[in-house]
Amino acid sequence: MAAKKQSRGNVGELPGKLLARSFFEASPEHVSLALLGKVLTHKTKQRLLAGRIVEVEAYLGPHNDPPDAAAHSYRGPTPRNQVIFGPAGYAYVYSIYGRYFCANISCEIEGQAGCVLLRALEPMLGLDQMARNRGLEPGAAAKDLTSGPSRLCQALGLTRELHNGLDLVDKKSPLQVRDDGFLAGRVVTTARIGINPANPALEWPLRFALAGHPCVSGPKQMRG
DNA sequence: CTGTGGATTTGCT
DNA sequence: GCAAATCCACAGG
Repeated sequence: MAAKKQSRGNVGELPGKLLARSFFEASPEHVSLALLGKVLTHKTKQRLLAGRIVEVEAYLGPHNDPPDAAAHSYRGPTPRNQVIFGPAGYAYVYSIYGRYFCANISCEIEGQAGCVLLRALEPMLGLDQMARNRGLEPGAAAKDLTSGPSRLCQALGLTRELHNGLDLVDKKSPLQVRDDGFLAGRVVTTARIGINPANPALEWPLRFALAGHPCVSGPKQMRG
């Protein structure tokens, strides 16, 4: 075993195993819970960036009763949100407030909308690059890198132009969701963050996070 | 064609 | 705690 060229920041091995599309062919709530503890990987030419999913939110399609007025799919398919209405396991990345991006994963089956918003990760691989992407010093705190839906996009370098519509369960995809065997512990369920106060879905319990995890965003966790 | 507001983050008070 | 930053999808005329 002649030492193979040893990885020098080599982009070789992705952690764990790729998820199957069937993993995402379920309700957004179900997929949200199942996603906690899974690993989001972004493989670029130079670097492998990875983080464990520690906080998500479910957004329901308009076929639900009552419909989810907080979801982008609420008013039916548009050029922007068409990915949500497509098959499961695809990335829906959109821009917000002109400066930021948010990343989602489509659920359910083709023709039926539903998605999961990724709200926070625990950085695992490529922390130095994440800090650079965020404009922070190397060694920045984990929670400053990927705690928040737009922060994690910035840390991983995700944009609408490059990543919207990518198939996350294709083994050739630069962006994947993988299972490294981590078992999620206690899960905290709360209302979703940033919902318009006038929205009837304001208090729906569709936000899920690993209890007590330091990288979870938003209000302090309730004692569960 | 134009007006409006958003699944946010940051910096200043 | 609050408001600025700053783009574009979408709805209405």
